[in-house]
Amino acid sequence: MKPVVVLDKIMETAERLFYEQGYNLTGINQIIEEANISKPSLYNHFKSKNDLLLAYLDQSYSKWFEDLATFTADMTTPFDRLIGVFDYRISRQIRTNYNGCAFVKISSEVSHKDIEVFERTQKFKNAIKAYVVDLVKQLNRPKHKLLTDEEFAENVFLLLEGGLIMAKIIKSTQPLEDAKDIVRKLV
Amino acid sequence: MKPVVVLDKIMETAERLFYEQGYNLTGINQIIEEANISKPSLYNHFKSKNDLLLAYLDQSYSKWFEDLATFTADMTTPFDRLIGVFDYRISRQIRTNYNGCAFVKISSEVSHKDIEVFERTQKFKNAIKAYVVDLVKQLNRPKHKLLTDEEFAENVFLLLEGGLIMAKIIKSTQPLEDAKDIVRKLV
DNA sequence: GTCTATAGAAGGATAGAC
DNA sequence: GTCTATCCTTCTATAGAC
Repeated sequence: MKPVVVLDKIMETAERLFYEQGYNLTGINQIIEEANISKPSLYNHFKSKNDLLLAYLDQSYSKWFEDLATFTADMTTPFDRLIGVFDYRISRQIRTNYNGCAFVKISSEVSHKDIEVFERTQKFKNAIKAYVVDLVKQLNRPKHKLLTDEEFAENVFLLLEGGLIMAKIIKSTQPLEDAKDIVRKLV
Repeated sequence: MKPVVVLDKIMETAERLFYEQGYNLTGINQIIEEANISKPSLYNHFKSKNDLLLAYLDQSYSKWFEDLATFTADMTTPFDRLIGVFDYRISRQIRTNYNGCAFVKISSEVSHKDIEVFERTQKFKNAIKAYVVDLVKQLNRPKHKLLTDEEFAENVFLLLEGGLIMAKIIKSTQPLEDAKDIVRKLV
């Protein structure tokens, strides 16, 4: 069981440091020190620092949707679940002291030619958008609205992304709260 | 005149490399090499790499609004100028191969405790939002609309930010084009 | 104010013992 | 599979000559 524990310690520490400090500002030396393991132990599980980064992103993807499911478990109507995504992000930003989206952060840290990172970021954002599109369909909005379902869903999604970025920048939930109010009025 | 030329070479090279490669992935050595100057020359103008970063951000702020003014010089109505901001961002993203916002990039690269960087990012985003708010006021929108002027302006601004982030991630102008269509329908 | 040369620290990654 | 010890590169920054 010890190898599993070592791997868990690596992943826990890498997740925390990569997200809080950033990928490039986190050295291998700090990871092994805070995880209380040796350097060759890390390279036994991951062939490079970049390999560890990809594992971190894959884990972040899974945990994000798992935590969303837990957060919105009590919400029954499509509308409540749509607003729930905003509240989910608000709760996360408060907890992480407005550190923003892990995938956006990494995408700003690596070369734009790093295809593996961008594919994972695209997959993550596409999944969030698909989640929003699906909820909007279930809303059964009247046909006479200014925006079609597709346009409304796109607006909601971009409010989620723009609101998150601005929450990080001004260190406040206000942009996400404003976004939520706009969604309530436009639905 | 030679000192000025040296300073210009530093700023040009730093701007290009910081934006294209990222701040942390750009070393002092690469900057002086591509600027064709020596290391002490750089440290004569800037006391540290972080000092150069702040000068880069201040220059980016000025140039962004100067270029916006040029880009929208022919646009007369408030509505055209509002849509013009989207087209301005679209043109910039095409030109930079979808590298996103320079301030958002840097904010993801430095510690969240780097107050000087975050203050400049806040100032930049606040100025864009103020620009949008001002244009929306000039629109003279009917009072019976779903969204107040304040809410509509916030929606437009968050569409600009969300659209830009997504344009960078999926390497396409589509999110910004979609955002523009939504603005046209909601105005 | 610009240069050559170098200091001193930290980066990622590996050899070889156990 | 984990460890100690070490390799080589790159990093930011500076000393001292001109």
